[in-house]
Amino acid sequence: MTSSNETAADVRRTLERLSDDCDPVAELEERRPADETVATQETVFGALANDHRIRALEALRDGELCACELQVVLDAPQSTVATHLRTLREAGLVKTRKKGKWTYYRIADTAVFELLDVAAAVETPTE
Amino acid sequence: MTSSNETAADVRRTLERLSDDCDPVAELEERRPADETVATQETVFGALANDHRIRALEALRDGELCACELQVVLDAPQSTVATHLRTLREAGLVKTRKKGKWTYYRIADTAVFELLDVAAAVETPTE
DNA sequence: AAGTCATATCGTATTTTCCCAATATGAGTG
DNA sequence: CACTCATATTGGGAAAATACGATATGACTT
Repeated sequence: MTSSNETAADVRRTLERLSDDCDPVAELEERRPADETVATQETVFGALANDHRIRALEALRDGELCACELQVVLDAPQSTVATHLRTLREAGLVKTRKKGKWTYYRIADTAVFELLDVAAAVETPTE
Repeated sequence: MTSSNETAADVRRTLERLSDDCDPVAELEERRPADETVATQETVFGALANDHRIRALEALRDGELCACELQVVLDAPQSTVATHLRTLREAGLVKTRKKGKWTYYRIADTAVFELLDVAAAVETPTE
């Protein structure tokens, strides 16, 4: 039997036993971000982590479009597109404006462009 | 029977019928990004769209850590942590260095910090 | 008020991701 | 070379995300 799947708490105890001088675990704990911040980041990245939603945002670079137009861009059924747009809105990435029967979508924050551009420039390993 | 779930191709035909002057659908098609770019973005955002992986990256802000230390930070079983770290590496967000039995992880590109910071600043709707 | 149109939501089947015990690998050590 | 230690991979069940037809909503039109 190995100890390969010990919990983090076990590892922590081991590290504490082995440390001679100051406590290295305390340092690691300092590196932990606030839960609320992580939740926001997770929501935002989750909303961005989809083919259709990325394409929708890219289409909105030049200005607002109604759901009907986005349906053409994404080339997907109406209910599918509507669901994706809701995800984007709930993440705070797009805002909507209603005019009669139409709902116009626009980018909520230029931060979205920054996120899209920076991600596009990341060098993903070729494998 | 309504036409509510018509395909994008149907919508396109409707739009084409209704357009008097120049073709608006052609404009929409111009807004489409390259498949390869979208794939990269999707991979990067997918890797970022997880609680544990965000925390791992935040912990690496101050410098490299070995997998064992990241296990303490994430407070999760060894195999779980190893899997998350692989996801980050395959997305090009972290790089590794081996020294004896240890594997040290570090941020691959400062773009990662930019992504984390910009995402953290997005105003997610309170609901 | 009946009909049509644009959009939103619901229900559910399918797909993907996540978790983690078990196991494998591979480097150091006695 | 047997053993330990750090890490990686695998397998498969649980949980979450996605797709999309059916249906609901709400605005305009006649």
